[in-house]
Amino acid sequence: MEAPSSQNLTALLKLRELILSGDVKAGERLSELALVERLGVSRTPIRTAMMRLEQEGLTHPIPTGGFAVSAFSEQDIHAAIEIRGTLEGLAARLAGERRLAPENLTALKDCLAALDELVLGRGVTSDNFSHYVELNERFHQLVIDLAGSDVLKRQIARAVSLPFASASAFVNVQASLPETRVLFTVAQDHHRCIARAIEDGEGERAEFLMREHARLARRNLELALRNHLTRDLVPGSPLIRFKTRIAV
Amino acid sequence: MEAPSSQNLTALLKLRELILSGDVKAGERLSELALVERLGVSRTPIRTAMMRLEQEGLTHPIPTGGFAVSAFSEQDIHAAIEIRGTLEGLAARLAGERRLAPENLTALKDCLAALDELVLGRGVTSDNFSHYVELNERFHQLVIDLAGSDVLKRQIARAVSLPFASASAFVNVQASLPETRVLFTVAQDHHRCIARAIEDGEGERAEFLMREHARLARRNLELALRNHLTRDLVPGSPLIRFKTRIAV
DNA sequence: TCGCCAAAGATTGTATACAGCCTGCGCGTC
DNA sequence: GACGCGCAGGCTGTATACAATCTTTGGCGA
Repeated sequence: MEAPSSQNLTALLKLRELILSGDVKAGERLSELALVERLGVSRTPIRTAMMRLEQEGLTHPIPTGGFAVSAFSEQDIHAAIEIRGTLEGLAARLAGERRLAPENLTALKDCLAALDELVLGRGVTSDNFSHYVELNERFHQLVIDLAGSDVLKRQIARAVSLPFASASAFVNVQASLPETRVLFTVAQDHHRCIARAIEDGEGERAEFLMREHARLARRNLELALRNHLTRDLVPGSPLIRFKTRIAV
Repeated sequence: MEAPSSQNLTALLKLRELILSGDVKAGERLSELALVERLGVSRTPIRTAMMRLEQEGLTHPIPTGGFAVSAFSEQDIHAAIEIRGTLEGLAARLAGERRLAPENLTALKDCLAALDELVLGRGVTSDNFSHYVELNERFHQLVIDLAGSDVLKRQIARAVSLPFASASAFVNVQASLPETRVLFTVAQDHHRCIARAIEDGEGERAEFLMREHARLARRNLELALRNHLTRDLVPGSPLIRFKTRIAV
């Protein structure tokens, strides 16, 4: 890890990594003094990082003061995916309703073409995997940008800050399981139709497609959790409490 | 203002008030040292408050360090309203899809009945105005709770933290302008149909209605901004930059 | 033996000191 | 007269000291 420019950033990155890796367990209280030793920065940046992570949803304040690591159920992840689909769907609709000039769509079309070349060519392999993730993220970001609203952009940024909510959260699962590899083709067709709908001013169609597109993540999630070997591929899996306990 | 329990809360409430009242102008940099005198607390709680308000969207970090007060366009407010409608629509749909037991709906029905009595009776006047706001907020909150997802609840809480995004943001406008007073009746019919749709498991209908319900706020907003006398009724109006400058 | 109370330890909330950086003003030189 | 450099002032980032509160443990009494 390269040394970040500020102590604030150091604390944020290290603490987030500590939580996502499961080094501190879900539900555990975060002691400021203990973290001073582990992170190598003073309490002030640590407090800042805790508040930032509260914003991301990874931590939550506890009544007696301080913060604890949050835990998530499978239902929580479903909700997070549905929220992303809904908000990105709104972005797609707004983009479609703006009747954008052709020159505003070139970046989206270029991105689409690059994805086409990758998916329809050799398919997604371990070689070009990270490239696919990059292009996929860019496509989603371009749609959000085309909506032309910073308020919406911020809201979506918050929604996808949960590790299992981002557009590429389950792409690794998708690439690992044979039964889901076909979803790359389906997802790419979604991309194609969404771009076309935005171009043609079909806002509602773009919205519907983007929602359905997000639900691919849900299918990946369910398959991944059903198989104990692929559970660990789910981002932030240490934060997920599986239903092993007896119902109360 | 009663003395809050902690300095953190004092700073948050006072700073928010300072911004919403327009005491510090939109775009202005927030100097920590200057606020120490004005708020009567030390820099630490002030920094905390600035970060909290960044989360709410009222402030934003600036490249050279520190925070500045954010400004909003009319389009930003449109987006904020649309986001609320979309997310509350999602909540209404999820509530409808859960096939809730009758006893889970009694609170919603009670709230609906109370609203009916108020709106269909004497109508909303300056006497019962705050009571209407309270009931309206409660209705929306109950729908959100019925969705049964804390993740969604948090997301909506963030979306409505902007002063002009909450469900009751434009109720005062609605009560002031004669041409919009009829909207109380329309809004209440929305409430009625949404509750019915949730009860009957018509998730999609509930979602559509909730979206349309939020768009009443947009109509109120446009009327309020068109009339210089009612502009000040818009919550957070000091943060709104009107299009008086020449287009760049 | 169990329960309650008290004291000590630890932990967070708050204030403030210190250092590094950016900004702006003034002076000098071209 | 204008442009550039340097110094000073103030600002935020960071660390840490102090105080108040909560928790826990140990001892005493019923």
